[in-house]
Amino acid sequence: MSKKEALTRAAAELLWERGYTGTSPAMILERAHAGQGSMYHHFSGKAELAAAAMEHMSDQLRSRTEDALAGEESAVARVHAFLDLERDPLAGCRMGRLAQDYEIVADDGLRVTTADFFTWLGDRLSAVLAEGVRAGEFRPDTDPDVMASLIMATVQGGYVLARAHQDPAAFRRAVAGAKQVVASLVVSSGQG
Amino acid sequence: MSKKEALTRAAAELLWERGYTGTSPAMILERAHAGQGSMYHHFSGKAELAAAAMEHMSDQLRSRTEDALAGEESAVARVHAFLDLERDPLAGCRMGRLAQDYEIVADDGLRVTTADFFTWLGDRLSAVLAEGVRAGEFRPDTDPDVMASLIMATVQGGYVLARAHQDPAAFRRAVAGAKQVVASLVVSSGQG
DNA sequence: GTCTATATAACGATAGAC
DNA sequence: GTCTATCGTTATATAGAC
Repeated sequence: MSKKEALTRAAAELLWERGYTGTSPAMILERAHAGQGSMYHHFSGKAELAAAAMEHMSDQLRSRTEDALAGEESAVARVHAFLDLERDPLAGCRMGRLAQDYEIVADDGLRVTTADFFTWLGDRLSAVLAEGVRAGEFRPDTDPDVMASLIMATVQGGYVLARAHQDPAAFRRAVAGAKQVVASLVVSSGQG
Repeated sequence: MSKKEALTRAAAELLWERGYTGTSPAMILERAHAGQGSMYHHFSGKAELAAAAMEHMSDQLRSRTEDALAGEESAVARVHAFLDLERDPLAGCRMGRLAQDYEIVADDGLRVTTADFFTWLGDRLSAVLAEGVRAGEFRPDTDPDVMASLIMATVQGGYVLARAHQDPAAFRRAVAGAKQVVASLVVSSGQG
C-alpha cells in the first residue's frame, strides 16, 4: 500500500471517529506510519487529504447501499434491506457526522461530498419507492421523495440518538419505526 | 448581566455554532467580553463552562417543546405543533449536534446532558401519543415509544440533511414525512 | 517520495496583580 | 471578581536533506 493510500485510509478512519475539526494531521501521520513530507507531497494540506478520504468513504457507502437496493426482490424488501444494513450506531454515519462539523460546512469543497452522497441516496431510495408505486405494491398516494427523505432522516437521526444515549437500541427503535411506516404503505397489508 | 452569565450565554451560542471541539475558551471570552480570570474563577475550565451552557440550552429547548406539547388540543395537533416549531435547519439542533462531537461523547458528564434531554423528549412525545391512543384518536396498534423515536430521529436527521445540502427544504421534507405518518395513525382519517 | 527539523499561531490552563 | 501576563503543548504548514 502506498503512503498516499495509507494516508487516505487513516484519514478516513479518523474522520469517522473524531470528525474533521477533531482530527489533526499529526494523528493521521501516526496512524498511517508516515512523515510530514509524505502528506504534504501528496496533498496540499489537511483539507485536501480529508476530501480524498471523504470520496473514499462515499464510494464505500454507495457500494454497500447499492447491494441492498438493487436486486429482484419487491420494493418493500429492498427498502427494508437498506434499513437493515449492518451499521455501528455508536460510531455514527461517515457522511452524516461530517455534515454536522462546522469546518466541513464552511468549506464548500468538503461539504459538497456529503451533499452529493445524500442526493444520490435520496434519488436511489425515491426510485425504488416509485417502482413500488408503479407496480401497485405501495399505495398510489405514496410520495416517493418525501418517504425517501423520511427514511434517510430516520437513519441519520437514529445515529444521533444512539450516540447521545450511548445505546444502539435507540438507533434500532428509530429504524424499527421507519420499517413499520414503509410496511404500512404496502397495499396488500391492508393499512393495518 | 454578570460575567458568569455572559460567559454561559456566549458558550451556548458558540457550542451551537461550532460544536465543542470547534469552540475555544478564547472565542468564548471574546464574545462574552471577559478575561481569562473570569472564566477560571467561575468554572474549572472549558468542560465545566460547556456543561453549564448545555444545561442552559437544554432548559430552553424543554420550555419551547413543552409549549407545543402541552395544551388542550388533540394529540395529533400537539405532535404536529412540535414538528412545526420554529427551527433553524442550517444551524442544527443544540443538543443533537453536540451528541455527534467526539469529545462530548468521550466525557460522560457532558454527554449525559444530551442523553437526559432526549430521554425527556422521548418520554413526553410517547406520553402524548399514548394519550391519543387511549382517547381513541390514534389506531390502537400504535406503539408510542417507537413512534416517539421515529419523530425525534426525523427531526434530528432532517437537520443533518439540511446541513449537508445547505438547504432548509431538506429539513422540511423530512418533517413533512413525519407529519404524514402521524396523520396516518389517526383513526378518523381512515388510514387513507 | 519520504523523512526530520523547524516556524508560527492557537489551545487550554495557571499565576498573580488589582 | 476581574484583569493581563505567561506557560507548556499542540495544530498546521514549510524547509530542506536524502
